[in-house]
Amino acid sequence: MTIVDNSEGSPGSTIAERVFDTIQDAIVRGDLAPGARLVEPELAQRYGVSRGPLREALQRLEAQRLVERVPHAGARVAALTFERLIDLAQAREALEGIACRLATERCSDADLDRLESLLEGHAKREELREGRGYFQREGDLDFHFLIAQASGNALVTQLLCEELYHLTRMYRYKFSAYQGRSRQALAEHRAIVAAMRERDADFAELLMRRHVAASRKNIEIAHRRSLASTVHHDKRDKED
Amino acid sequence: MTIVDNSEGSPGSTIAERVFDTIQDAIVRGDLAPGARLVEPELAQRYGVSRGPLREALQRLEAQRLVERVPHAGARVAALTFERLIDLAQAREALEGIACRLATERCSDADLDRLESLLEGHAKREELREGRGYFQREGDLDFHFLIAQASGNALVTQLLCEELYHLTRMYRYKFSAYQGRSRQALAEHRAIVAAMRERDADFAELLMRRHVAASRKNIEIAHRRSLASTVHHDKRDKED
DNA sequence: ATTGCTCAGATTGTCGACAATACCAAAGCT
DNA sequence: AGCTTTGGTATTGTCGACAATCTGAGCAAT
Repeated sequence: MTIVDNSEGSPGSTIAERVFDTIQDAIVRGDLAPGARLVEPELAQRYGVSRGPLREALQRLEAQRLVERVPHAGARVAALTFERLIDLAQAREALEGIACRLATERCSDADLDRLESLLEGHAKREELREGRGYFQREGDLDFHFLIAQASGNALVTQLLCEELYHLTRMYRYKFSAYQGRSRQALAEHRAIVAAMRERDADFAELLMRRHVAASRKNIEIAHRRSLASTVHHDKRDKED
Repeated sequence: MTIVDNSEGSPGSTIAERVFDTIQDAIVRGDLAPGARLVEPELAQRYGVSRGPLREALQRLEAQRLVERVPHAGARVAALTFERLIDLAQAREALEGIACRLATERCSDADLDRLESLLEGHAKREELREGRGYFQREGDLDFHFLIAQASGNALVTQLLCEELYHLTRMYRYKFSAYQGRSRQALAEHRAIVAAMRERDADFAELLMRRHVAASRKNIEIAHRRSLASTVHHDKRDKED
């Protein structure tokens, strides 16, 4: 009986907000599996709330693309597909590119210091973990979304940090196998900050786009390999 | 007593969808003024629905950024500010740029034919109206969002066509004074399609970005001019 | 005169019950 | 046997009432 408790972690002033945070976390962590059916009375009981706030939470999750709803048919946790992952990467490429450009033009020197110290921390932990990359697990996202916030563009920030952030995290959890370029990524991050230091907005945007694109291509290659190994792979569209 | 009628215009199967469409239109057209308070019982009565579906509609409008809600304080029609308009233009620059790139790589020749015939129509109407630009009023958006749909990227399409589209329309209605480059815009549209014809994705993206950026700069210049004329302009933050 | 408090009114958030719809299984027909 | 139909059941959509919260006017105290 996992009652949604207010004891820290969900500072929302309304029940709908708290259950939204709770379910969001459950989805991202895989506690609620992709494709799983979300039955309102069941969830309402599980989290100890009424159907009203629960529906509001589901609707917000739909806006975040973590949940898919069809009228009169119900809601499911968003399915994770390769195509969608690529779509997400392409959208991020564009948005993070412009964010990086704007941040380069507008952010303070203090912001740049913060970015560099963040990368220092990453580098240290990277040395410890040796090779087997730790840091793209979560820390990597800190870098990207710090830049988004430095862009000074509230819309771009919201799109990246509120709408696409958790979706990205969700894919990270599931497709973690795809990732083995932590050292490379760190180098790219450093190059980006260097360009920002020089206030070269064009170059900073270019580097950020190439960085995100490289990550995407890495995924594409890994996916092609996995396709080649399982020549005929049965589709399992049903959930159970 | 403007009951939300189902007689065409709102094919949604649920009341929440219909009242969502209705209010969305009212906001975009300026029928509900920017900044106006949205009181739930009042709106519910006006549109002849209960507060339940109405709240759902408001929540969706919030996701579209047409409405701002704060807990326990209520909802208002989003305020139109110059800063937000610039933010929107920058986000569109990035997203439409990538959409144009992807469309160039992936769309069929038939899609290109469709784009060209759309521009033909624009050109004809442009000749008729002579100078005083008609077509950026609504037709211009058709071009942009046709390209978004041709991108083959569902996420980018959704971001542009569902989340930012109506916001863009809303600003068009209000800030229409800013626009006087219809002929120029048509020429830029043609150049974009030409680049797509040649399947030059890099160039197509570049042209699209410059096109959106030019529109943004046009707005910025007009805004600066209007600032200069009214040297001291009292802020009116209150609604009444 | 201004500041802070109290209390009423209005508005939003939440709940439980009812209505409408869709899904599924069993029966009937070709 | 396979397909269509039909009913029951489960689930979603909608409603009206109640509770929690905020806002503003009026009054009191400094």
